[in-house]
Amino acid sequence: MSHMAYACLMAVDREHVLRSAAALLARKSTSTMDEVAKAAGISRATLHRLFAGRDALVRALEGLGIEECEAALTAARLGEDTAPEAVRRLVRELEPAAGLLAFLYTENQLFEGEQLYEGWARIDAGIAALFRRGQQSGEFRIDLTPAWLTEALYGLMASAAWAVSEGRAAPKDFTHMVVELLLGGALRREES
Amino acid sequence: MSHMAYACLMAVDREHVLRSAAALLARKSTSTMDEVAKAAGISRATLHRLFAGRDALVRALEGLGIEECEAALTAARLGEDTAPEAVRRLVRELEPAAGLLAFLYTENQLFEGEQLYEGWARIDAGIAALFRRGQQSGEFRIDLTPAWLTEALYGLMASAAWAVSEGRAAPKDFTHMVVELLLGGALRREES
DNA sequence: GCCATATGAGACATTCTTGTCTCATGAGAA
DNA sequence: TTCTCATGAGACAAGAATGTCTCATATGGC
Repeated sequence: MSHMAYACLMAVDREHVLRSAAALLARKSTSTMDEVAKAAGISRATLHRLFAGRDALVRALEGLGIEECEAALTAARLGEDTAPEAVRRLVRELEPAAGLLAFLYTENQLFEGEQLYEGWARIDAGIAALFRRGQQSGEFRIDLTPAWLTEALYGLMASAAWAVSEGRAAPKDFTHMVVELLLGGALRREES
Repeated sequence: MSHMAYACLMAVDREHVLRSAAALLARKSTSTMDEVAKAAGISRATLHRLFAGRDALVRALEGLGIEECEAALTAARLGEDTAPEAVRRLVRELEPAAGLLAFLYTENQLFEGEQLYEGWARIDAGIAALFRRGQQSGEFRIDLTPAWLTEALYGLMASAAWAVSEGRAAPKDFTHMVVELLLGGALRREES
């Protein structure tokens, strides 16, 4: 087996294991390394060969979350169209990563060692900039700070991901639930 | 020391310890029994005398959360006034318990043994009924289910509690942030 | 067929947390 | 003062999860 083939195989496996771990930990954040391994269909030994330890695994998951968020930000083209439309695209792009995001969002111990803090800061800044743009254009209200709107976006996505995984909501409604509540709120609009 | 005095002292201590534990676990949900004890200013031995074990402590916290929620539901008089006003009162009454709620909300393992499920079900039903009332009166939009609005209320309160405890938002803005986003959303209203 | 190597199975020590125990101490009641 | 009892300090064992190790196996390239 050549070096290239070896590297490629490893990358594929790491990716697959990471996805499985994300799906499992999103449901049960206290899952054991053994459970993570079984969920990925590999042995605990191999899991430890791929990730030095639990910390490394969580860190890798955080890295994956950052990657997916940045990809979503890019794909959503937050600078184009009206701000509400951009928010809708953002949520739609973020939806596949919602479970992972929910896990990372509640894993408050992540910020003890703040290596990857920059990554999240850039993402937060990008989302907050979108809300700020909407405020400056007069589309969004100005009595709620961009920071809080960003936080609320995370919180609603986590709640929606949780509701879907618990069967309390249909997966197809995810984007609608989050976007409509985040943008329009519960109040009925006057037909204008 | 008489039996009455004994019972009274114990009750007070349990309450205080429970509050401390709630405050600590809201910030770091993996805190050790030793850390919980130190945070409450007692020894681990006494903590174990008050609560049989970690499970019992978490169960007691869940019981406290249910109590506070029910008290808040009662105090908020959800059946009176307009639905939006009732929501505002509800959030205001719920605010002191927000940290505890955030902890319980993310402690998904609670529902493995579903002893206290009834308590939460009653609370959820009460809140959902409020949203349903608002929908029937035409104040709330009907394309978002009462169940999702309830879920979103929890999620936003958790996000806000988290943002406040991290210093990303001012405590005094808590109710405003939650209520305004939940009811009105990010979109600017047309002045009518 | 032969060899390299990634994998799985499992043993093992280590660490952390928990739960239980004992004992000395100090505060409060009689 | 004296007694009672809750408390704190600490030792101890049990259990779980982790990290590391070895070895047998099987898969894939030569």
